[in-house]
Amino acid sequence: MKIRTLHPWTLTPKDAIALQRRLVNHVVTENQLGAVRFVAGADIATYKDSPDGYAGVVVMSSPGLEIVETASATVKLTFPYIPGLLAFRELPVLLEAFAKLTRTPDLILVDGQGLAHPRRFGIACHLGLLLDLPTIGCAKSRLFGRHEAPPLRKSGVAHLYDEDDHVIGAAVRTKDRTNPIYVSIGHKIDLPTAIRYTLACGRGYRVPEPTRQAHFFVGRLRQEERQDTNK
DNA sequence: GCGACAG
DNA sequence: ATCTTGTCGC
Repeated sequence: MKIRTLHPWTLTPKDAIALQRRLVNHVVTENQLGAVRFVAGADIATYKDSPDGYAGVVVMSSPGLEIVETASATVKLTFPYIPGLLAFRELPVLLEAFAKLTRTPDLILVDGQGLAHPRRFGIACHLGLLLDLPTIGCAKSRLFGRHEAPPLRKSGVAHLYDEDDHVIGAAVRTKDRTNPIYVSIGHKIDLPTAIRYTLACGRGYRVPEPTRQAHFFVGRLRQEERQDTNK
């Protein structure tokens, strides 16, 4: 699929924050999700003492959740991990992987926050904007916002609120007695729909299947690429 | 100044 | 995220 570069990636943290404040105004929070035939999951893997980043995208059928396509890319990561600026570290590689896809996903689950972000512009919003596709932020831990403990049962939900008591996402229990995952709007979707699809993409594990498969995929990729380095 | 802090 | 073995619980 074709990717459009709307801005440079070589920025200082200060400029990156300024860019987020500008781009956040373009995020669409109304639901524009149509029929979902293909759901994608994306993730990256790294080595502790290497600048290499291994990105992977896994496209699955919906609602069957069978893998129909994968794409990957390897690149030197330049931007460090800074809470709130994850997109500037991961998106450059992730976009290269997306560019190689044959199919255009109808929905993308991103490993990280969407609206539940200090500037309401997490990596899920950023990716959605650049690809102009519906995205959902599905993080394994909290970055921003407060919430009560969601009911312990599967599908238990507790809204996430910002300092002004505005709902910015939800802590969702995807499995009985396991820690919740943090779901928030990325782009072109609303929260109820985002929660519904996150649960629909579940296969009995805490992490939704597209993201889970993407995680396995980049793990294998990392292992294989390392062999090439040693040759 | 102190604590929090996606991956 | 990554580095790592065993281990407690459903």
